[in-house]
Amino acid sequence: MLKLSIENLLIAAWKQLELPAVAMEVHPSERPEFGDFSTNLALVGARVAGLPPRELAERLAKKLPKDAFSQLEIAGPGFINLFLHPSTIQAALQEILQMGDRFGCSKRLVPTSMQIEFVSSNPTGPLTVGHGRQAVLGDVLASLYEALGYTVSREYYFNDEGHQIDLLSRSLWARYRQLLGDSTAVPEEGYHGSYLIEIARNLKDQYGDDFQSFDEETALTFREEAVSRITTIIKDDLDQLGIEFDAWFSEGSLHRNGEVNAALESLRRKDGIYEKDGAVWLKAEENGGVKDSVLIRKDGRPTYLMVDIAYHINKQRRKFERVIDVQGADHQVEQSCVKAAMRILDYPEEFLGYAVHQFVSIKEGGQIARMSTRAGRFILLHELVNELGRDVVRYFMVARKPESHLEFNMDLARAESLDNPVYYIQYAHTRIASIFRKARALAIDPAKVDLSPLQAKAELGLIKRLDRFPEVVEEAALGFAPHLLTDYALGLARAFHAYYTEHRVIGENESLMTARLSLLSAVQTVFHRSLSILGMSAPEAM
RNA sequence: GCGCCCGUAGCUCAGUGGACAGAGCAACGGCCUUCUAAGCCGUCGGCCGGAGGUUCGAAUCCUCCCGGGCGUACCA
Repeated sequence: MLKLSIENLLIAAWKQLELPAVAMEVHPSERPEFGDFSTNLALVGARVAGLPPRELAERLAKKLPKDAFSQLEIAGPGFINLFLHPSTIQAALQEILQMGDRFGCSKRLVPTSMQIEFVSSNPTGPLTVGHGRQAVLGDVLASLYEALGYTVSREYYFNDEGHQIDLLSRSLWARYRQLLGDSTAVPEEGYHGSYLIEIARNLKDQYGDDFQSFDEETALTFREEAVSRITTIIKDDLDQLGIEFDAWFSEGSLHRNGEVNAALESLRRKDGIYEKDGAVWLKAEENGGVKDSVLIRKDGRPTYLMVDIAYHINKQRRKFERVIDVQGADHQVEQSCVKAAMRILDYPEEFLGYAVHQFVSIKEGGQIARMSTRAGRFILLHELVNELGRDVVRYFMVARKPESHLEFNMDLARAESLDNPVYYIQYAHTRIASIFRKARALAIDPAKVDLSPLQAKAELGLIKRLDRFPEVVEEAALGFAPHLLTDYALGLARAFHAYYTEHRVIGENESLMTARLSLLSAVQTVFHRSLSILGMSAPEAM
């Protein structure tokens, strides 16, 4: 990577001045007259050097190897603008060509074994567009870390027992009785969505009028039917988005295996709990949490938080070195409490990270729709995907930074469906594929081509853009910010389309043509990698 | 009240300490005998919510205020 090697040159020069280290930045120049890269090293280092920035820049410049840059300028308040030799940039392309599909791996991270938990919606209804954001966000984060070389397990945590599931069972039974002509009402707090009617119809067809009262046996039968049918629906919803989990983890198993009690004992041994008002509380506040919270209710039942802590202990026992939970912004208190528990248990601070995202609202006919699974008011994820397609939905779900509220404008999504960034990016890939179809007979080996004919500004610019890809992947992963990748892909598409219009490939003299084919091969690789991480298709033709 | 997030072009949003603030869409004007026009080129459009402060330098950091969202459960 060009940036890395420039940083190293600057650090080496800085060391020769025998000054304490400072945090500097090297970034691609925003304007051509500022060269290829710029650094603020002389600006941030002026204080420790006790020199005016421009004078420090002069001294630094003398310490840099003479042949490293074609030109070096000190500009403005003390920026050092660096101009690269075309051969340096061409060498970066050579490196990309040699990496091929492995391009994007991190050079400075030490990849480990990681788990990403997301969606984790209880099996009480189909996924809504709100879950969709989390589903895509989690899946793309996982792919980003995989691209960096991590081993990632995608996990879905679900609860198939307890109060909400009882309500679900009772709601289903009410729908069943309604089909048989009764006026049994769905509980006020129950689940009102129409999907339960479908499931009830099946039960009616299978059992007729066998379940007349909601006794224990009925409750169990209806619960199992509801959970298994809805779990299938959820898996189908995810499948439609191209998301597959490595593990489905049952909350109930934590109770059955005694892990909840064991977790409580671990906290007790670390002096992390106390009793008050007949309940057991977590000492969250003194461990960085928002506020102390109940772990064991006065009736002896553990709270969701208690079980959640047990779950995280379980994750740690499974030897994941790093765990990321993708969650909505409404779990802030819960998150801080779990983190507090991790501190009490002396887990490393970086063990658990929360990727928090804000909510999705749907704007349709000028109206903003708020969603509630229980009330049966929501737009279903699969409706959205049916209408717009997997690629479009996935793109829009991660194209915003997670901490921004996502307004999904249905009217706009439909109207723009033929003119949106998704096709713009895919079309770039298609155009390259088309050139390669025409050039197939030439059968070049991109890794052995002489790249020196690549001298045009647009070509060197494209290479510099490609060269940034690993850095973008790394930033997007570490910052839980997949939108950096959609932004990058869009920018690369723009640069490519402009290049495509201005320059030709087929028909140029052989050395130029093969050099350009090599460049396009690298561009195609990066589009392919980007789209693959985003879980979008890279069409050969459109 | 308190905590977290958001407020940037007509709309949806990037940019979170650096040199004249960016993109997509919308609007307007050009470009198809040559590798796919789902494209390209150009124009229009902004006191970066407001007021103070820190800094050589602030959309970015700090304080206060205004507006919107989400929390603030012995719910999950």
